[in-house]
Amino acid sequence: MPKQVDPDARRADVVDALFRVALREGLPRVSLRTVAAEAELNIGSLRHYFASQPELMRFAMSAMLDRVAARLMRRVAAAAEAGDDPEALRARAVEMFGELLPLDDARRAELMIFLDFSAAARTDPDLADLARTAARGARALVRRVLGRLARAGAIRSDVDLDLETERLTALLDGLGVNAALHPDLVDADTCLAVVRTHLRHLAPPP
Amino acid sequence: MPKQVDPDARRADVVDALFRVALREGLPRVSLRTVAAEAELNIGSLRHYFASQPELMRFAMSAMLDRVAARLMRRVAAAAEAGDDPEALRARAVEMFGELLPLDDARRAELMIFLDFSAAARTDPDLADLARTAARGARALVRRVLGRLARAGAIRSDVDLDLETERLTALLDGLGVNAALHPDLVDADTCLAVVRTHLRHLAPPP
DNA sequence: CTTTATTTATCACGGGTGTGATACTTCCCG
DNA sequence: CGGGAAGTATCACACCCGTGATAAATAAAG
Repeated sequence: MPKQVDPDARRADVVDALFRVALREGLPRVSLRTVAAEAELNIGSLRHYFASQPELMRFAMSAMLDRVAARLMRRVAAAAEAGDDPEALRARAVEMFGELLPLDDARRAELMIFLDFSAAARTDPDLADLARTAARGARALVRRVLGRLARAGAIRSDVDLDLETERLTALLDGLGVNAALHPDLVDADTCLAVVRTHLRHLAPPP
Repeated sequence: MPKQVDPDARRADVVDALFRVALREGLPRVSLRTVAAEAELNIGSLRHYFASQPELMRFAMSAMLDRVAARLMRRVAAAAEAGDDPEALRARAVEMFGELLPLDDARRAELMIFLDFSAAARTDPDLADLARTAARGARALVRRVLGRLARAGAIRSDVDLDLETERLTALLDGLGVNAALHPDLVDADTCLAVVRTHLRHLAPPP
């Protein structure tokens, strides 16, 4: 009985259109009408896939976090095959954290949208739990990487890993925000240099 | 001929009302009407002090940055009287950076509003230069404090001060955003502990 | 008191928003 | 072929927005 349309693909298209509008004009300018126009869809069609505007917003934020998580999981899988050489492990860690930094236009766009949604989630109860889960997830990842580095002897043994998790998480968040919002002040190379320097400072003395 | 009203005080009241609305409901909910209602003013009165909505927004963001800058300048003046003892200097530095962290409700509110305006400035040309100036100012301050610490021998001599400026700036920004948005994950004591740990890691070996 | 400029207060307009309701079209299945 | 679900397309409504225009109230100055 149904028409031959893949609803999931449609929803993904709509979310992509929403991201383009949010990136270009900011999240406050995102509305059913602007997104429908960007997706070259009729508002009625859009509303057939998203019952309400809050539902669309939540779906979009969730989709964005899922994409980041998927990228990170791929890196985690790749890093699992790495050995225990401290130097190689540190390089893997830099690659991992690089997924959270605006090293190219795609990640820069993602970070800007993440920033907009984070700000919106502060006052939008529908998005609060997503922001909280994302924050906890970032900490868990950083903690996991630091733990692995510590076990391989790539980190001094006299540091508090919980505190270092907080410090590195803050560093990555701040670096991402700064480099995304002010690419003329912080470029991609500087981002990587900062992360490498941080990990080197955590290394045990020779 | 005029009525006895201090225009500057009125503008400050309006800006305070705007901050309250932005803090409670988010910057997108800020409008001439909501701010006027919060300030218990008529829209006509509000428009007598701010010709347009963009002008109000810019004035408010500028006022917020000025307040932070004034607080920091007070700390700078106080720190100028400090001696050259590395330990005391580090304590002064922590106090200084603490002004940028959500250590109490007032600073937490300020940080949330700063975050909202930063996000808005990304797509609002009227606010872009303010955000840029703020970012450069933060770097300049961090650089200045690090320079003073280095001259007093409170920092290892084998570090790149420019890179360390970027690293510490990112750390402070990220810590501020994280603690402001997720106070249940990062409390005030953790903030200070992170900053102290960072400065200690920069100290020269005994 | 009259003048005059500041301040306060309303109104109306065009435009954007989310949403409920309602048709119309398309196309698979029985 | 006909029934009916899935998808597309419009309308209308109430609400909020910024702003231009205009009027009324206030109080100091002449």
